[in-house]
Amino acid sequence: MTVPRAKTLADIARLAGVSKSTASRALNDSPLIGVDTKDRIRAIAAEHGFAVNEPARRLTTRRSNVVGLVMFDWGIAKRQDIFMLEVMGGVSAGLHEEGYELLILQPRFDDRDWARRYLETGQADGFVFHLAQCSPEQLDRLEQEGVPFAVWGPASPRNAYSSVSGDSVNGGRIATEHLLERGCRRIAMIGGPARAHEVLERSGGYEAALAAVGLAADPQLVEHLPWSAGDSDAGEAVGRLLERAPDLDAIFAHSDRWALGALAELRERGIRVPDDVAVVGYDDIVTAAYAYPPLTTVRQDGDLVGRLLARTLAQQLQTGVVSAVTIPAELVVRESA
Amino acid sequence: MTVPRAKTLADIARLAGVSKSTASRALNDSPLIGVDTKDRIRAIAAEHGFAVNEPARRLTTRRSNVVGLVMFDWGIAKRQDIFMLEVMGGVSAGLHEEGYELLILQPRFDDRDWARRYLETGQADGFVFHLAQCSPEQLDRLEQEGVPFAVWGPASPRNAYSSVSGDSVNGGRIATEHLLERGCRRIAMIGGPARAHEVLERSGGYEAALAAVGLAADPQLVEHLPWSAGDSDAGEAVGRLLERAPDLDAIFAHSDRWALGALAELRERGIRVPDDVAVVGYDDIVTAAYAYPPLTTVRQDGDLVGRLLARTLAQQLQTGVVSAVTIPAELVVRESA
DNA sequence: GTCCTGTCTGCAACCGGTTGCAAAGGAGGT
DNA sequence: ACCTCCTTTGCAACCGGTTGCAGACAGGAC
Repeated sequence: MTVPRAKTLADIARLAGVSKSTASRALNDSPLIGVDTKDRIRAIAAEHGFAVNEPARRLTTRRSNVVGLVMFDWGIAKRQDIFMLEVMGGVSAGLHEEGYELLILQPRFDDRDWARRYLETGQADGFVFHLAQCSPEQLDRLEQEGVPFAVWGPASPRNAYSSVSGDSVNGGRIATEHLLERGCRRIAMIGGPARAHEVLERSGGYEAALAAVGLAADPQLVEHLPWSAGDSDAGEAVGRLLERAPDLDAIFAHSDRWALGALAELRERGIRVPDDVAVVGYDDIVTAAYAYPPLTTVRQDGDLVGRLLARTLAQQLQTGVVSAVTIPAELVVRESA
Repeated sequence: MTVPRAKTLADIARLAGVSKSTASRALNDSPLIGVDTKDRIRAIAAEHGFAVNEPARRLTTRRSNVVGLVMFDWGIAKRQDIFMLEVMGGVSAGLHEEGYELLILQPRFDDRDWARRYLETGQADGFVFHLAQCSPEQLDRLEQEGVPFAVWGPASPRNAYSSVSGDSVNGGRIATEHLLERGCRRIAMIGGPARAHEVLERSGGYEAALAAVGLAADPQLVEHLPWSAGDSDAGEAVGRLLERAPDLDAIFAHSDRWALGALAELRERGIRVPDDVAVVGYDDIVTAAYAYPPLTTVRQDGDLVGRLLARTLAQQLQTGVVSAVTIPAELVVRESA
């Protein structure tokens, strides 16, 4: 025969012969309750498999303990972005550790009010997303409304949100150093938008590595693309680079997709990789390992990113402290360079 | 000057000069309220940007309008399962259309009680997950407790849950037919666990296609692996097949990972694909398109799967009707076959 | 014995909605 | 004019927790 299940706090209180308030305080570990009473009540609650009713708790405390992971136009699935998937796993694990639940949001692109709505309706306390997926207007609005959130991407200049970012300076540096070590000397770069924060950093690392061996960066060897550019755009960029600098012997692409596009373009032109031109990508998306030849790339630990996002956001929600942390970049050497 | 924001239903009621109950009914489109009053109240609510407090609503209605997507040991991220990612996007979109929110759950592997807890604490009304990721014991328990859920996978024999499954018979058939059309006659199969439902269906399609051209299935040409097997296990399976049937001219693998493993093994043995041996996979994971050579495979529409899961679960929650639907399989021809 | 103090517990209000039931108001029938 | 009936509205209870405040009780100091 199984123990009858107590559904409400009142049931527990009755069983323990105390009042609702005492029961509530005992379960919430309030210092107002004596240890013995506390233990007794808890034992009873455990025995009867009691679990608090979340809506009721949320109604009174005015906190939901839920964080929304924002998918602007479900970019992660459309772009089949394995890295963000990994991040998501980390966010989920990290949030559960911190005692939060994870809600998936897909605001319609014309919805300017989603954050306020989720906050005011008590469905979420804060948000996490990929900064690159968020439009500048949206970002401004979130900052102005004082919405609490944490992003994967460059830190907030106004300190308005928490952030976890990759060490792009170092990422650019190690990619370039590796190519230099292979003996490459005319290293081209297919970079993201010239003024983007990460791009500046990666370029900085690239130039620093070149300078360290006495080489100057040659503007002829650099192409910039918008993040939205695809493989074929990268292929065209390779064409332009080869035209300007037929002697290039390596390409450092700021994204694996572009690196894959470059690989295809080079293959088409009969240029051997890595013998004639070595290629390094960035991100280590799954496809990288299965490319032909398998892609050497700069990898960041997505799971770690997610956990850090969870932790910093939890901290921000509880203490109001926003933080910016940076995670290391690591070179994964395969066969393309 | 901006309109002051009305936070609670009582505010709206006061502004409209009616009672809370009338306001509530108007916003919920109750037939008890006259159209004119209804319109007036709604206009006021819209003007003041009113949104109901979800915890309060959930507390009284005892429904959360939240569905939990269950990630057993976060399989999707670990296995970098792009297909499930796509499904997830579809689930999210579909649920939002149906008026539900999506919560991500990661029950600890030793947690036998997660479903009851989420239901009883009013955090979710039902669940969605990948059947293959769920242990048989867990499944039994869920069925017995009468938990409402929908899965991607074979239908419930006891009709205890809703399901969306792929048309595996047809999938097996079209893969085999394609190989036959290419002229292959000794078609090997690397299948999933011999007694799994989908595996039986795919094998059925495979045999039917062979029979249609007057060929009998040769047991020597068949290997079975557990779903947990990886690329290298598939490579070994290829070895065994080649030993038993050196004349095989095609391989139909029940998963793209295995097909990729086969590709690697064949390359290593100096066997050309598709000239010597053609290879067809199953699932069309992203990596398939980037493999060398790009993999011909059987694809299912993950987004559609997700939307159907959302729809059937919503229906089940609202009407109690469980349904089983099947989606078509489609051959994606690339270069490996 | 009285008073004070500090520890523990209970009362009751409140969070913001929903809903059963009673009643108000107007239309129509006789 | 009166009664009935139907449509529309309001009252008040309830959902299941949390928390400010008052009070009970025990122990120690005088």
